[in-house]
Parts: sequence; structure tokens; C-alpha cells
Amino acid sequence: MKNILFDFMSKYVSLTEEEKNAIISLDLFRSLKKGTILLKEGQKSKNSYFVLKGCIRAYYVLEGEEKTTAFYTEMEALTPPCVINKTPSEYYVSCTEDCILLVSNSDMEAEINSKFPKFELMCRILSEELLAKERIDFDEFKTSSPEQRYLNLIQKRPDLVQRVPQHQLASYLGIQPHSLSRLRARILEKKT
Amino acid sequence: MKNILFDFMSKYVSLTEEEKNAIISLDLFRSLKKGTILLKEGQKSKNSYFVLKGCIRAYYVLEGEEKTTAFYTEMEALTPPCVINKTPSEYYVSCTEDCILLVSNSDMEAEINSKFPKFELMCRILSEELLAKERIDFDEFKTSSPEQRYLNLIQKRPDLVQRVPQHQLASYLGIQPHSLSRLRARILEKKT
DNA sequence: CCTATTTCTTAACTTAAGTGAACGAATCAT
DNA sequence: ATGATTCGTTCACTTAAGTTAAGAAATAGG
Repeated sequence: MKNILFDFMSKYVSLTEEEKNAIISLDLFRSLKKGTILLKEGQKSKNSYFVLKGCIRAYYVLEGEEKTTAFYTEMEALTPPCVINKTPSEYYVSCTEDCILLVSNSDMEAEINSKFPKFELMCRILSEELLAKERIDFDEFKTSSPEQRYLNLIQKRPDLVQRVPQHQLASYLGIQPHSLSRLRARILEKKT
Repeated sequence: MKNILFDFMSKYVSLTEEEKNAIISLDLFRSLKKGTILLKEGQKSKNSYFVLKGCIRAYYVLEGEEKTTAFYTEMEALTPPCVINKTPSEYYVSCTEDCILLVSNSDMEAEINSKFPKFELMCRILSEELLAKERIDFDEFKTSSPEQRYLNLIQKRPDLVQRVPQHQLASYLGIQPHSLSRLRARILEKKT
């Protein structure tokens, strides 16, 4: 697991043994069971998550309905908006599978970053990349139909379609579960 | 104009006179006429934009149609994905009004950031904030209907509805111009 | 293993968005 | 000023998504 992390980080900065040890000594690795809730609506939190194994999802509860808006799988990171804005969380985060996560908190990050400018640099580059990616995803979403979005998802994250329940995928695609069922049937018919 | 910039920056870091002078000496301020194209599809660019006055928009040309996906107005910043990913741009950026912009390039930013760790810190915080905001916007988009999105826009960015052509707003809302017209008529009827 | 719950699909109906055509209004270029 | 293009609205029609209800399939818990 440590190697997976350091491989990931090496894409951004090269680390000395001292720096690696500093990270390990923080003791950030956590094993969590499927269904574990990491963050609840209304809660204040300083925790960020990096998925080493498994899948976590962010979802709102609106009028009693769960609305899933994001999945984070291997090598993906989530710092919930409530951590950045220091406000109570608008949404829930839970493990959709057994997970191994890196859980860090923002105070600790600030300390590490001021001690190792290299980490500060890595965090800046990483969040710039994530922002660029998020904007492209948003743009694609805006400019395509539900059907195109589903076909696009099959191409780009085929694993998600397999490992995640349909009704969670539906709201991720911005539609009702019924519509996703119908849409899938429609696609199957076209193929034949 | 310089004051507007330094007021903005002061929310993130406090600057010494030396640092302010370093920024001014970079000579980043640009006045641009309405209609000026800042970035074209296929073009490689290292430029980021910060809007001091006016409005710029990002749009794709898909099957001959312009699809506007974002507007940036006063105090908003755009670093196009092509700058981050070092790839040819997927979209266009143009001025929808006469603008005063700060135009910086990524090489220069890297140099400044390594010289002044304070700027590195500011950039990290800023992009984390923008990422959090972008995710919330995306979540809201996913979980609401075109009509709700339009009503939401009137609340959150009433200026946009005034200063930007309808057909550009439409694709920003993820719908066809015709649908926006109809939707507006529908809302007016409900009110009476 | 069996029941209870959740999840997924299908179908019928309603509502809204996509599409194409037509028209007036606004804008732009000459 | 005027003719041409672009822009916004309206209408009729098509297509797809929202909604409600019902039942089959899968899953979880005892």
C-alpha cells in the first residue's frame, strides 16, 4: 500500500527517504468496511480521503432521496467542500466497498506543507489538475444527453458500471433510476 | 485596478511592498475589446486569465454549433485545461464585453512561485477553493432540472442573465435556446 | 434456509425537452 | 439608412425523461 502511494506521489515530486518516513510516521492508512459512513450532512470535518483500494461515494439526501453525485476509486482523492469552506457538510460520504484509505486532516496537512515546500507544490499541482479535470467533466455533462453520458461512462469508467448499484449511477448521470433502466434497454435494442 | 487585485489577494496572503512591486513589474494588465478571442480550439497556450472588469466565456464548437460552458466575470480566474495538461485546447475563450484582464503565463507563475512561497500557498488555496466550488456547482447541476437551474442562476448570478445573450445562457444551462425561451414563458405564466 | 427488504425492470401516462419552420426584432456592416 | 445576418419567440410535432404502479430478481439478515 505504501508503494502505491509513493508511486502516485512520484508523478508530482521526487521524495527523499526522510520525506517518505515523515509521511509514514503520520499513520494515515485506514481499513474500512463497506457501508462505513465517513461524513454526514451537517457535520464539520477536516478530513480528506485518498482511495488506495475500494470506492467511496458522495451523496446528498434531498427530500428523503439519496442523490449520488460522485464516486472516488483507486488513486482518487476527495477533500469535501465543507473542509475547504469550514462549513457544515451538505452531503454524506460512505464506503460502497471495503476500503483502504488514506485519511488526513487539514491542520496536519498545513503543518506538513509548511515544513516541506515540496508537498505544498504537489498539492497545488494536484488540485489544479483536479480542477481542470472537473471542469472538463462538467463541460461534457452539460453538452451531452443522458444517453450519451451513459455511453461515455461505459467508455471512461467501465469499472464503475460494474461495481456500483444502478440507482446510484442514475443520479450520478443526472437522471432517475427508471430512466436509466429504460435507456439501457433502448441501447440494447439499437445494437440488435 | 491594481488595488482591486491586491484586495483580492489580501484574502489569501498578506503582501509586502516588495512583493507587490514584483507583481506590478510583471506588467500583466491587458485591456481587450469585446469579441477578442483569447484562445482557439487546437491552440497550445500557457496563459491564465483573471478578470478585473468585463466577462469572458469558454465555448466548444461541436458539429458547427457553439456550446458555451462557462462565464468568468469580475474577480474570477480561468486557467484553461490545455495549460494544465499541456495539450491543444478543446475550446475557445473570448471576451463577451470590453475587458480588463490579468494575463499570466505558467512559466512565469512557476518562477514567481518558487521565488515567493507565499504565492505558491495562495495558488494552492485558491485552486482548492475553486475545485470545491466547481464540485458544488456540478452537484447542483446534476440534481436539478433545467427550470430549477435557470431559477438558481437568477438567484446566484443575476448579472449574467442580463449581460449575456440568451443562446449562450442556454448551453450554459445544458439546454437548447428554444427550450430556454419556452421555459422562461412557462415561469412567467406561473407567476400570474 | 427462508423471509424481508432493496433493487431493477416493465408498462402506461404525463410533462418537458429536442427539432424544424416561420416570423418579428435587434444588431451589424456597408 | 438599409439590407443582411443574427437573435429571440412561438407553434406544431417528435422524442425522451419524470412519475406512478406493479411485479420480478437479487441481496441481506435472522
